[in-house]
Amino acid sequence: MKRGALDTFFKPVAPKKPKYEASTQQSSHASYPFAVSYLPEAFAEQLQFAPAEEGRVMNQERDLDMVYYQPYIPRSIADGMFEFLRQELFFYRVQYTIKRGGAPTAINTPRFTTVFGVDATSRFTEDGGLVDAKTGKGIEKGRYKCTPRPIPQCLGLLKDLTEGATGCEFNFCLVNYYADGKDSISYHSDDERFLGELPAIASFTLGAKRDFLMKHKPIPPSTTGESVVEPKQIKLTLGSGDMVLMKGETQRNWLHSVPKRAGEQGGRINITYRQALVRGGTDNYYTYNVGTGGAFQWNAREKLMRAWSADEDASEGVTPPKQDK
DNA sequence: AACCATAACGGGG
DNA sequence: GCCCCGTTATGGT
Repeated sequence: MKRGALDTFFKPVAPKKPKYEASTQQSSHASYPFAVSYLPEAFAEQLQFAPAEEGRVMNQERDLDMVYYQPYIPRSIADGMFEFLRQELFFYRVQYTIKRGGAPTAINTPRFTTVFGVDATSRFTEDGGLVDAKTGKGIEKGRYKCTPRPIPQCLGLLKDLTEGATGCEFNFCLVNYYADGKDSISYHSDDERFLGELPAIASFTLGAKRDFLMKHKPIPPSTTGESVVEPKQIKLTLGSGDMVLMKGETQRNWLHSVPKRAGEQGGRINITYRQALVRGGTDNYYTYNVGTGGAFQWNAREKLMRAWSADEDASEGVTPPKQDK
């Protein structure tokens, strides 16, 4: 056998080049299960070129008012940002019960979620405290049933840039992780009262492409007896770095979904920025995007989301102390 | 907003 | 052009 072959066999595999250069700074808060790294500087630099493409106005159908950026985040960094966020954020698999045909039914939300932000009646101070938006004084305990979480630097940077480019204002960031084609979200509108009448929502895709379906809500029969033309269903295949800005009448009149898909699909992260106007929005979002269960974190070795435990986190990369007899 | 049963679709042979 | 069957769409709960 050749000498080189043995060397190849025994030499430990070269450590994989990291997909991103981790920052030394972190966003911390008492409400976080663990600190979240700042966005790597290389990504932050490239984000200054966003939007990478001019937005395409989509208003060809009735009540449709959106802009499609293909992409918004430069393709050169979109997959890297996907890897970064999947690794550095904590996620939840929310469970709750609904009444189905009178009987309580368990719902396991078919995706991982996490949420940051607080509605417009409050704001975070520099040190992470919550104060009333008007008076600047500490909020009464009891204003929220949940514990609102400030938006970490890595997601706040993209929020600020998007606000600047679109002229919209956001105070919430929802993140969804679709692990594979079985993870999905069924048809719904983001038309909750606490978002106001004509909400603007910026929705980013990172990682695997997924179909994004839109259909008009049922149109009530016209009182004059004229026939109405149903708007066409729309299918967008959202790729890594793409962004759709939904605004105006869109949420009031259209439903959207990311349906289950057969076959092998990689993971996809969806980030949405939106503005909640009143307190009810804050508790609602934390109920359905954080829930009451524990956090999950991406395990790169096993390639899956794993239940996070404070103990294991503390001993990460550290040899456990020997026990004396 | 999800599950599930069932219908409709559509590419391969 | 038709059948097969996996995938996708739809409607009731």
